[in-house]
Amino acid sequence: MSKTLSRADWIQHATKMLTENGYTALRAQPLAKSLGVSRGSFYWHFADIAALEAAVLKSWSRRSTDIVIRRLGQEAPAIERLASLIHQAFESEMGLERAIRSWAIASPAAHKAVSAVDRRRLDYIAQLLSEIGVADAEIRSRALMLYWSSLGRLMIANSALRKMSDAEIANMVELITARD
Amino acid sequence: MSKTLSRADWIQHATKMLTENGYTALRAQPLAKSLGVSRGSFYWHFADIAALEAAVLKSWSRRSTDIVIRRLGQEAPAIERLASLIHQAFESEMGLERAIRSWAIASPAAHKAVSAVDRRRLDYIAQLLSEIGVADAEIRSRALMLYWSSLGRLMIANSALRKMSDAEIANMVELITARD
DNA sequence: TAGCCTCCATACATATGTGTATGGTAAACC
DNA sequence: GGTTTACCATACACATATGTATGGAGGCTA
Repeated sequence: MSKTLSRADWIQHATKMLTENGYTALRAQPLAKSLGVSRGSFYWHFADIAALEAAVLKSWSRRSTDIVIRRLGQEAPAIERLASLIHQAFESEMGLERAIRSWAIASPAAHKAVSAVDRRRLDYIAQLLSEIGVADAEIRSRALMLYWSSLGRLMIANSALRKMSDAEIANMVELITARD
Repeated sequence: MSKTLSRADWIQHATKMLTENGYTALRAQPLAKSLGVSRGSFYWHFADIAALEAAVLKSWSRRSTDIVIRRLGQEAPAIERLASLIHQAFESEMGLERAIRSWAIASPAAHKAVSAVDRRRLDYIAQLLSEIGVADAEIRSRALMLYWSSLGRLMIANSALRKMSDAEIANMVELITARD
């Protein structure tokens, strides 16, 4: 624990509060209070609240595309990478993504960031399906359905409707990756 | 145009503002201003803001389950009702639902309402699949996938990834309703 | 026409947020 | 050891929200 706060500390804490309490938590006064400092610290690290918001979005954008995709590796067969991706999407909770997507409804900046992430992820899924050998005419609709499903599961309110067994997930992978 | 505002007028306008600007628009001062009246009107119709929120949620809950389901009719074959439901879900914009689902991330009251709606809709989808003749063991996973997809499409930020052609929708109906 | 009821305006007390200006403290630097 | 630099507190001016208390205009009612 360092004695003073860094800009990264502020971003990390803001992200945590965003995850737990939604985007209305991204305000200088409450954040400073929960960090045990005054707003003087906030306004030293950030010009205004929009700057903090931009920093949080930038941080999330990086972690939710490049790094996730890189973690899958390039060596594994495409079908294994897709299965891993589906597993990752359908098993994790992803509270931060939920909060940011909720935020994107009301904030143009958040909407823009999420939109770019959507684009990048879908392109990657389509690329995997192509490598697997799914017919070109079917790639888009299957990629959309897979990605929509993962988002819908993420955003569903009733948590009982969020659970899917391993067998059901396997079934879904089968369906999405079927060739003829 | 009546001279004075009714409680229903307030609920309707609050719903419109919620749709257009997200749940942070549900506040007495901005709503009164956009209605051209003072907050005195608001506090005559509602005890507090929580009362307005509850009224908006109740109004949405009714319109988004009972009425939608009733509109599909009971006479049509189940497979036609499902196709109609899918079409409805995948073609409409549903800005209000998007805003309310965003709201549910931060508000326990909204979360509860949305959760109940989720439950009711999924039960209805499962019932339709059962009537169609889908095997019991497959009903839950297919109903989940269909409902997740509709939600994901609803909540996706990139509008280019929200479009699906009639042929693709037909393909999806086929997939979901396949027997064996 | 007198009175009541509905709907709304105004004013008050209070809370909580923003951004800026200014000063203080502790560590790093030279 | 004095000066700079990084980080933070405090105070100010302002904006915007809530909820309540009170009064007023206009239509219904008796």
